[in-house]
Amino acid sequence: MAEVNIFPALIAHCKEYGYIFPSSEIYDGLSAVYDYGQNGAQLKKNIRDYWWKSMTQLHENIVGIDAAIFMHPTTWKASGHVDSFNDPMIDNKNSNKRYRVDHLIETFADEQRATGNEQRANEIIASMEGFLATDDFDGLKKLIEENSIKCIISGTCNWTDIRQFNLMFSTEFGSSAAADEADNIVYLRPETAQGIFVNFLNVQKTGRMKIPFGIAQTGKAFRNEIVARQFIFRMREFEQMEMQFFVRPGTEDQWYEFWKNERLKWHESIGIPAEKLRYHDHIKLAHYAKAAVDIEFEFPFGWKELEGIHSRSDFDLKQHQEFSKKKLQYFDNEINQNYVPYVVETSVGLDRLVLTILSLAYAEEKWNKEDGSEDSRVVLKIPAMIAPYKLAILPLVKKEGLPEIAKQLMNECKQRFHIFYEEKDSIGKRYRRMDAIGTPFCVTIDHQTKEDNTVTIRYRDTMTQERIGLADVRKIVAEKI
RNA sequence: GCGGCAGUAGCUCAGUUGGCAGAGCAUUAGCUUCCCAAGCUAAGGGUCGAGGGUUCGAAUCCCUUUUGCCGCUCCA
Repeated sequence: MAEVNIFPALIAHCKEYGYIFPSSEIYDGLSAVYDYGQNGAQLKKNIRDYWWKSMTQLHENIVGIDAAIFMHPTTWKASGHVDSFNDPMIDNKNSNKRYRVDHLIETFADEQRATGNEQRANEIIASMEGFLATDDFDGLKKLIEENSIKCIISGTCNWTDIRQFNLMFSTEFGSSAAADEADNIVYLRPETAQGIFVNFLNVQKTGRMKIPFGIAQTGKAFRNEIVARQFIFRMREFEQMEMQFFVRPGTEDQWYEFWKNERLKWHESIGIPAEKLRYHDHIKLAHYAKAAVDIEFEFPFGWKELEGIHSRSDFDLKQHQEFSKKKLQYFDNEINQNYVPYVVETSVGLDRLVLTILSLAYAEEKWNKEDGSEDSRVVLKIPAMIAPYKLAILPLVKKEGLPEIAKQLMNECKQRFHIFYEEKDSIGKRYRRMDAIGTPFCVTIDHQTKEDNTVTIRYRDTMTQERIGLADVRKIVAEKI
């Protein structure tokens, strides 16, 4: 791998050309939060639209919804998010190993038992449970220190303070004074999936949906990551594009395989080369999963998850059924049975997809000009289908009637696609600017246009140009996107 | 979270022993006319990441903090 890592250059390029900025940068930014600029927002929207269309418009048994970010707090008890991720943790400063506090103390108590100190072990466990019940972290730490509980790896008692890592952001709901009461706490959703599960019945009934069917959704989710890094790869606020596919129990494996294939093909259809994609099966499964696979992409910093496909069984609907006391079932006429459907989930990170497209598109090119001198450019070879601007219209000079023709062409085309108009600076300089933001086509109006109504179209990826009719511009560009 | 490195104009950077904050490119306005950037003229742009300290005086020395990158660690 002698390849130079282009990642830092890509990050700088994204900022310089209006793709991605650090959030609230004038105040020094906010860790792992980013804003999309004028070009990034358009690229992201184009990818989202393409996904939405592929999922809903092209599948008659999949519909799309848009659930709220706020959800009833019980949602997260049912989903397992509240209980599973509230454990107090402690780090050993020498080994940097992190432990769940209760596991650490229990292990120590077991050792005591093994050496005959039954009574001491019981005392320790009793005090631990007391502290845990009251969230007394100081007491827990004191307990660890008093018993000289050591890290297995480093063998030291050099511990950090005890911290609770809750991956969910919480906030107060409503404006009442009793903001600290547990009843008023709501979470920003850590995943969009639950918004689909809680609407399962609403959609199935109002849409008269027949199994198998899917519900798709795009939207923001929030996770208070302990370490969030690698540019927009892992952010605290991010956007998911998810589809939950509800199937008859017993058919989940075949649908899991179906969506596994389908989603890989989709990534290839958006312009990701097959050799940059691979499956990665989960060995350690999440609490809800029956089977899980990641579609990974080879980012500049290595193979990382782009999309997850999970066979979630009936876990989620059953949980919500239990907590809500509402039947979340489906009557299947074909087999005359009532059941809780099984779920196959496809969940892709939109921001990761943006990063994927940008890291594939970014290229620094060098070549020799005819006179032998060196020339270079930085280009974003974003697939035309999702590029922020499709076409630049450039009058060769800004007088002699050329801008007028150019503006007329722009008016003809702007209903159809996003156009960049520019009359300043030399034509070469304008081509370079369009390369840098990834505009796939440039049309130049010159003096010949006035004589024979033809223009030059210049292609971003090859830098070649050809002469086409002024009247054909709209049709030709539309065909290529 | 731990460790290493870094932050000066939009970008790339210079800034001597602690002594008036600079250059090139970019931007804006004009000129030039040129189908693959870097011709001419002028202008705008800075709390030197932030806060505190030492000092007659701090971009420069000290402390704290924040943000980013890299390596560990974590990631239902």
